[in-house]
Amino acid sequence: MTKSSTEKNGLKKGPWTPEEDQKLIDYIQKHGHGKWRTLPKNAGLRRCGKSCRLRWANYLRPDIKRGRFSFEEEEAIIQLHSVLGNKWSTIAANLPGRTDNEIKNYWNTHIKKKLFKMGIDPVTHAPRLDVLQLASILNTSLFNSSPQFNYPSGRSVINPSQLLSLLSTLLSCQTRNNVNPDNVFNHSNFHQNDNQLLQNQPQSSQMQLHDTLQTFQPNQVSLQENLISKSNPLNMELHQLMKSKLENQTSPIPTSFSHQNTLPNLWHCNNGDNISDLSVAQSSSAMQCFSSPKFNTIFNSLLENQNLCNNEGVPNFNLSSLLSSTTSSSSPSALNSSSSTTFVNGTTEDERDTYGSNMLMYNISNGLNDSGLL
DNA sequence: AAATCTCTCAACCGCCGCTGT
DNA sequence: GACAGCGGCGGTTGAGAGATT
Repeated sequence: MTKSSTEKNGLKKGPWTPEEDQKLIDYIQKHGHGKWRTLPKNAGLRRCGKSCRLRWANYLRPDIKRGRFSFEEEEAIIQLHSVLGNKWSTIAANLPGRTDNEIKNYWNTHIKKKLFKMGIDPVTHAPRLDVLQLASILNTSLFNSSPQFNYPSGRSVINPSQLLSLLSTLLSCQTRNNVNPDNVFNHSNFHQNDNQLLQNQPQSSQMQLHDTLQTFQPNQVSLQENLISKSNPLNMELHQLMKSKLENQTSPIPTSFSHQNTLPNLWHCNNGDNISDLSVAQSSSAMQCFSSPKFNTIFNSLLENQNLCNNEGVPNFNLSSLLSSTTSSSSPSALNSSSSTTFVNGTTEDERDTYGSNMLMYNISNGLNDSGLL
């Protein structure tokens, strides 16, 4: 590194040395940090005040917590970000020992990618447009022709968020899988082009969906178990249902649910304060829907649809055609592909990666409320 | 073992808002 | 009200560590 790149106006730039750190610590311990502008001169440092302030605030402060973010911290960051946006300093104020810079870095390098892969727009915390679109089409395709599942008003009893519950599982499984995340979400590309990526949903979303479906492996489903059971007993029932589908077992169709259980947030159709009768009815009906042969057909088609790109690697996945083909035929062999599924145990470290579906539930319901879909 | 690639995070930059004059 | 100085914030960069080929 040349002198000109490290020094400007006689002020040093770049990484701090241990000696500089010690000078700064000694000075602040003695005099406090009143005037950052005059501090470096008084402390014998050839740094600008700004640099000193940042070094102290982000690294030398005695109350800084080091090490990996905990599950609770991650959860808090996502929750706070969904409310506050990129107000890193405000978020940091709610996380003792963590700096805004640290949180910002962690968000950009970990959480943002994770949310995106799960089908959540990390900027708005709403479901990504492509996922909503799929849910909507699935919903229409599944239930518009089934009057018994419709309310008198004509509204389908299974709403997009319920279908998203299924999709979130698919997406979460995908993130746990052996797929190279960079296929979906190349780090450097995302880093530089994430805004563009998010703005160009129709193009990128097809790729996302393509990758998700192409790389999904049913034997990852049980990885959800810990999370789902922790999240909610009712979710566990749904999970078991999906699992048994994949094992080609006869799914026990629940006739009723223990309504004393808290319903998943995802299925809250109101503001979340009270669980309406409608919500309860929807939840039970949704379980019936997931057990329907029609659902089986579509679900397995999604899993089986492996050839979604043409020779040039351009996705040719077309939701409408997929659904029209799946709803018009109900091949019994659809289930066979997963009949030999073996389930693996949840892992240790990577369990962290599954928590997101909790967040998905929380945020999707909000997002759908916001978008007027619920 | 070396070269290359990927990822992380400390540090910088520029802008903004607040405060004092 | 206009201006200057300062601190704080969020976006971005790039060095270096680690992973992969």
